[in-house]
Amino acid sequence: MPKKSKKSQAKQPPADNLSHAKVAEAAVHLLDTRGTRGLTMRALAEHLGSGVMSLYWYVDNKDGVFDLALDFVMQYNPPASHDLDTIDCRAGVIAILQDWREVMLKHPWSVFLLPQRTLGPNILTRLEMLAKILSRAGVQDSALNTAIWSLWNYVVGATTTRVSFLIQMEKSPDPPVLDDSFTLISQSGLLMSDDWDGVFLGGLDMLLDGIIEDA
Amino acid sequence: MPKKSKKSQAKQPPADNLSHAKVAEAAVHLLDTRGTRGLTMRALAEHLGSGVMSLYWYVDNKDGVFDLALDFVMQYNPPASHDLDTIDCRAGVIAILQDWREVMLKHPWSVFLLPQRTLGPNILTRLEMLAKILSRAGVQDSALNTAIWSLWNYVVGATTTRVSFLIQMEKSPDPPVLDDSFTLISQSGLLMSDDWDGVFLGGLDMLLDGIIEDA
DNA sequence: ACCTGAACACCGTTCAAGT
DNA sequence: ACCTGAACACCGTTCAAGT
Repeated sequence: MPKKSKKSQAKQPPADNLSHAKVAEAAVHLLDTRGTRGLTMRALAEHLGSGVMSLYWYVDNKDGVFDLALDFVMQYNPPASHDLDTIDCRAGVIAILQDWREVMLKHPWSVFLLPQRTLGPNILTRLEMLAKILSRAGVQDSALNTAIWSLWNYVVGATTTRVSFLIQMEKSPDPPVLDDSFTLISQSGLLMSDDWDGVFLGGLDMLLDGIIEDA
Repeated sequence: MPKKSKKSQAKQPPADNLSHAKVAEAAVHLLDTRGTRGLTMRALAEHLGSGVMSLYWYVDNKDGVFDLALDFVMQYNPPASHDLDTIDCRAGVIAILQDWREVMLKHPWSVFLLPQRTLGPNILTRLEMLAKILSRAGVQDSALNTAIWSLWNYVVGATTTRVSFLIQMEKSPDPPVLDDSFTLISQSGLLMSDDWDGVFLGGLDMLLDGIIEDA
């Protein structure tokens, strides 16, 4: 029989109560497994075993769900501050950006969402960390913002490109056939590039040269 | 009376016949004026004075509309090839990237779409152009792909950030209030940055140093 | 070859209510 | 304070037809 087997003892509070954290986690799960289009309020509610409209207690609208998911995934544990003094600036920056990039590659939807949503606390923490390392390394206050934005742009750009190639390859394994007019880039195999990690680190080195040299 | 005033002379082919170009143009118009969410198949059909399903003759599905719109906006007229010989490599690259960036800033939706769709012919033309200039300036074949992707990543990243700040400012004019824990970035006014063009050109210079120096 | 309306299986969200 | 179902005004797309 479908009824509860337990003897009724008044309203047992449902163990599956909602919370911001639960909504966030469920949203991430759906995004990871079914992509951006797979995240619907109805699917989310079903996954949580709740009514659809219950979600709206924790969130203003669907964009709120995206914000929760994004911040959930961007969780960041800054290194203890006494480590900060001993660490090399260059290595520190690279570590932050690599960790950031890895998070986004693990949750490909996040890189498309990141620039479309407001900056959550976890992202701000990462930026603050960058500021701390750079200024300790002697980057002037006047150059700090430019430096941080350059690094931000770099990670976002590089990871976006990377993810979009992953998606493209998933859809059709071989690169598109190129017209005769594209002799150079078809010769060089631009669209068949595969050393993405190398390109990432190489470009980052160039950028850091420019940033730190001025300090 | 609502009837045609002209005397019926058999089927006058409707002047508003559809075509790929017309669909593309209408889609761009809707995207520009109503944003990504404002582009629906129904709105598009209404704007064109056709039935909704007529669109599907020119396009497989809605993604096809996005592809048309993106390529339409990315139209590119490469400089005549005799100009190519006289032009400075650095100036040439900057000109291409600046034009590209301006196009995207004029159609903010395009920068979010770009990494999500397949590369249309107009974008490929821009990449081929970059390849031509760089290799003429002596960038080795082995370094060419890395150089092009670095530049690509840079424009995409920088423009994405720029556009997302424009949108944010449109929604609420003042930057978000920062917690006490974000002392450095609130001191430096990171989120109130306003010299975007300067940051763009500055970072590009650093990048080009790295690319051309090795040549 | 090109265009169409009706119908289907979805969406996000408002509302008025329940506990 | 927290949760809910019914209903509304939309979506993209399939299908079976029309010219």
